[in-house]
Amino acid sequence: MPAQSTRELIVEQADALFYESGFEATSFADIAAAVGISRGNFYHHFKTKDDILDAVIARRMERTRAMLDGWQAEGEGPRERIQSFIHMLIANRSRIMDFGCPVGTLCSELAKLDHAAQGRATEIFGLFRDWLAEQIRALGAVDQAETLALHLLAWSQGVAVMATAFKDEAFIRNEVAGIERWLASLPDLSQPK
Amino acid sequence: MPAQSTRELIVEQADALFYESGFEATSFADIAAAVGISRGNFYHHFKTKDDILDAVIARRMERTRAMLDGWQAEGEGPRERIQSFIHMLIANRSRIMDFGCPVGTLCSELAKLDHAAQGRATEIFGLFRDWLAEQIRALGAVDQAETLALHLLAWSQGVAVMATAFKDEAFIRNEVAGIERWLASLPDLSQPK
DNA sequence: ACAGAATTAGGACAATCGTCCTAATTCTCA
DNA sequence: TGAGAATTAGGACGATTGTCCTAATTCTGT
Repeated sequence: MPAQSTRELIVEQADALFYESGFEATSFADIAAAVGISRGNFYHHFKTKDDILDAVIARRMERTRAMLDGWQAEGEGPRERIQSFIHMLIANRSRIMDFGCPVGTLCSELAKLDHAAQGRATEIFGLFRDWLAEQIRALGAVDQAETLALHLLAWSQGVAVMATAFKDEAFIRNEVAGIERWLASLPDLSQPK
Repeated sequence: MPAQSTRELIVEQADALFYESGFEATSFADIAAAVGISRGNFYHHFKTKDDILDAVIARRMERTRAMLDGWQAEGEGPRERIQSFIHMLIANRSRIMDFGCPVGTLCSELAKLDHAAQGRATEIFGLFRDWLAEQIRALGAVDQAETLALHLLAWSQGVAVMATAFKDEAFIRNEVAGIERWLASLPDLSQPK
């Protein structure tokens, strides 16, 4: 297999550090130490810190797309696919309690920094919104699809924020159960084959 | 009326800056410029930046307590009091779309910084949780009070995060309408006088 | 009015920030 | 194998960071 390029290593480590420490609090020196290269070497791969941020956001976009495509290809129905989305809260509960949601916390930080990449970060949310809306549309709720998708997204974000604040795993499980009941209560209006 | 002390001015401006730019991204110089004093003068009032953060959190605790007490004293029922809480999302929608929720974003940032004040910041959420639980208990839902309070808190946090990301006022109004329907659906099991 | 306390301004301090340059090394491929 | 490109390490750069000191000023109470 081909070895990971230095550039990919930088983006990978920066991604993790931006998530765990925040964009502003992560320095070039931190990333260099994580990758194991010298600080000066950075400039050859990325001109500015904002360039790294752009690459990190692009990476997250790609990986999010791949994840959503994966769920799409598993062959089950829209209800099961939405379940995959909800289950992220359980699967990633430990890191969520430590660092929150990677997307939500990045968007919030960039908003405060009034950063130019804010819109690009929000596009990751856009991927989830559109994918969820597609699943809900497949359930037959065509006109409400986007509204319900945003609602589900907001709910999961709220769970992430509160889980980070209170470090309460039982709360996460409680809310996930609530989301699942909500999902089950959505009527399937789609035409049977 | 007594003039505001320099110390109070510092805390007030730091509070606003921490909200609008984040704790990490706000420097002593920023606060000094906002207050209109010299940088060196800071040391007389606060030894470290963390001391300012502590004072800001204490200020937010006080003001939150005062706000909740105010709602409590307005003499209406628990349902109307919870309405006051929900209405914050509408009243502060402009600043929420710009900077998110002051409590949620601070807790998330401090979690990433692994900051010692994290627990103190979470206590502000605790004030809301306990107050909301008290209102829900007054509706007669005694055993579910804390769970429902956390759910409502999480819901509002989710709305704040998504509103900041998408800058969508219609979304806020939609979700607030949803929260109000949810509130209306809570049965009043309390004993009539 | 005056001594002592409180408050202030200005700047020094080492450390770190993001950025950028240069020279050495490694890689690529004709 | 050897020329040219790609990549690297190391450090310089000015600006800014949080922290801290000192000397001047303002305030306070008698």
